[in-house]
This record gives sequence, structure tokens and C-alpha cells, in this order.
Amino acid sequence: MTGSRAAELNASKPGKAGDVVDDHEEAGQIKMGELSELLGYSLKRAQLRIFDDFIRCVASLNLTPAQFSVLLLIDRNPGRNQTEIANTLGILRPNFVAMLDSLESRELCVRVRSANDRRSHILMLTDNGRTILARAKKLVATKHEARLNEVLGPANRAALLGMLATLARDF
Amino acid sequence: MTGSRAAELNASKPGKAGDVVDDHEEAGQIKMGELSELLGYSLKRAQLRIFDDFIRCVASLNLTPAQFSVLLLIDRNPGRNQTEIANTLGILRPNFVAMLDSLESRELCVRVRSANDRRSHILMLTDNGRTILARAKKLVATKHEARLNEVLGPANRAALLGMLATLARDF
DNA sequence: AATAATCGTTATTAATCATACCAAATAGTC
DNA sequence: GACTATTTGGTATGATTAATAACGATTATT
Repeated sequence: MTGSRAAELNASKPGKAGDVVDDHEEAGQIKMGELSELLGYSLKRAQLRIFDDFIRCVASLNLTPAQFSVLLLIDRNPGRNQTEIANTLGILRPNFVAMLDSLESRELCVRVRSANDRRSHILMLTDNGRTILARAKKLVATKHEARLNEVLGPANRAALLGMLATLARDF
Repeated sequence: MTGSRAAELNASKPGKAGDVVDDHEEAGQIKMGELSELLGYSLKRAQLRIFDDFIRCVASLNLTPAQFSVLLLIDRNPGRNQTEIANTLGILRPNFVAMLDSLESRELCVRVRSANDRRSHILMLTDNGRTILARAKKLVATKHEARLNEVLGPANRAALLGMLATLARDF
């Protein structure tokens, strides 16, 4: 059902190329233009690379960055409930349910009804969860962050981290 | 298109949860733990903020960061086809179709059959597209990037950009 | 001429992200 | 104590983004 649009919508002016297109044969590299100056663009590309590397480094444990951050936060903040953990990570409560279902089904954490407020579920890691988290931390430190240190150097890595924190906070 | 999420304040308990339940009463901020040292985490949070701000700054033109980057690239690289542009931006060709449909329906760009290779569609901006792009660039420069310069300072901003480019390249 | 590769495209699935709403429990108010 | 409002976890649902397989048309390779 295609086959009809391209011809009509005529831009009044091609700007550079002739009338009806004639891409010269040579293929030089595409110019990024102002794109390389766009912080958001570089930020996103870098973030995707880093996440890919993270997943690769921790692949043996089958943990996503998000799952890792949840386990970390639960471990560091015993006695907190779902909304507290979810909010801290910027995860919406409805979306946090499936995430916890998954972690709980893998026996990495548990929900326990709070005695004080029987609406809320206190989160805590299982022994298994603590073990997996410890392994994950080790993999992240020795493989993932180590590689970052190689590429950036410790000083730059620290500076980068500081600036990102500034952005996430003051922006 | 509302754009508010962001975490709220949290309150609950400090201590250490024993075996089963019983969160004491009082609050205390949630501890981020090793999370604040995780480059990937900070990177993602910062990226989300920056994108939100970008969208806000250019809201009057109704352009997403992705659309802006496409327009920019087409403008800077006349005579290129869809796959070239898409690949450069890390967009998969199938997903690029809808994106171009949208931009073309808004008369910001056009697909033209190449004379050399009748399979491919050469992309180019319309006059309208060039106008919108120019306006977008101005908004981005005077509002978005200007704000970044305020928060980070020009030197830091440049350093940050450099490191992100390094990551996207050498990582 | 036959086969393989490329380009734009459709269709489809998965993963992320967001909103509205509900029952149960709690907090506040009168 | 009764009434209302709010909070918590949850369901259902929709929008957006991302990924894969396959197809017709065209070009490249042999």
C-alpha cells in the first residue's frame, strides 16, 4: 500500500544537490556536524555502551543494571518498603511489581509484611541474594569499572562521576 | 505528554531489620551505597535529565532528541540514503521507517529515489525542515546548552564532552 | 542467466515507561 | 466511633522504543 507518496511533496528547493538527486559515487564518512557538540547525544551513546559492557561483565549472573541496583539498594537499606526503594531508583511503583516478582522468584529477595503498617512490604535479600550480589559486585569492580579506569584513567573517571552527579542533582 | 516523575522524599527506618518484620518508626534518607560509584547509573540518570530538559527547551517545535539528530544529520549530509543516516545514529532500518514517515508527513524532509541506485531513498530537508532545524538549533543553544554551561561551567562541559566521546569510541 | 547481496519496508515481539484505577490498610477529622 | 482522605501494593492498559525475520524490488557477482 505504499508506492504513492514520494513524488509529490515537493520541497521548493534542494539546497545543494541538483534537481532530482544525483548522489555522487564517492562515499566519504558521514559528518556528525553539531551532533558531536550535543551533550545529550554523547551522553546517550556513552550510556548505551556502558550498559552493554555492564551486562556483558555480569552475564554469568544474569543481572541487568536495574536489577543490580535494586539488590544493592535493598541490601544497603534493610527494612524499607517497595515504594521507598522504587522511588529512590526512579522506578514507578506499578513497574516495580514485575521486577520484584522476578527477583523474588529467583529467590534473591523477599517481601515481608510490615508489622507496623500492614499495607507495606518490607524488602530484604535472601542469603542467596546476598551471595549473588557479592559476586556481582566483584565482577563489576574487577571487570566493568576496571575497564573504565583503563580507558579514562582514575582521575578522569572520578571527575566524570562528579560531573554526572552534579547534572543529576542540580539540573 | 506530561513529563514528571522524579523521586519523592522517603522516610522510614534506620536500624537493621532482624529476621522478620518490625520496621521501627523513624526516617533517614535512603543510602545509595555503591550506587553512587557506579558510572553507568550516574550516566543514565544524568542522561534522562538532559533529555527531559532538551525536550522542554524545544517543546515549541515538537521535536524529540532523536528527531533533531536526524534532521541535523540529513542537513549536514545531503545525498545520503536511509540506511546511511540510520546506521550513523544507531537506529535500525526497520525502526527508521516510521520515524521518517513522521518527519515527512510534517514536511520537514523528503525521500527521493536515487538516480544511481533506484533501491535507495535519498534524504533531504525541505525548506520548512531547514527553517525548523534552524529554530531548534537556536533554542538548543540559547536554552539547553546554555543551561548546561551554567551548571557545569564551560571548561567542565568541554571536559565532560570529551570523556563521553572517548567512552563512545574506545569502549 | 543464476545467485547473492542490498535497500526500504512490513509484521511482529520484547522491553521500557507511563496512567488510571482498585482493595486493603492507615491516618485524620469531626 | 464514624467519615473521609491518603497511602501501599497491585492490575490492567497504552505508548514508546528496540530488535528480528522476512519480502519485493533492485543491483552486484559469478
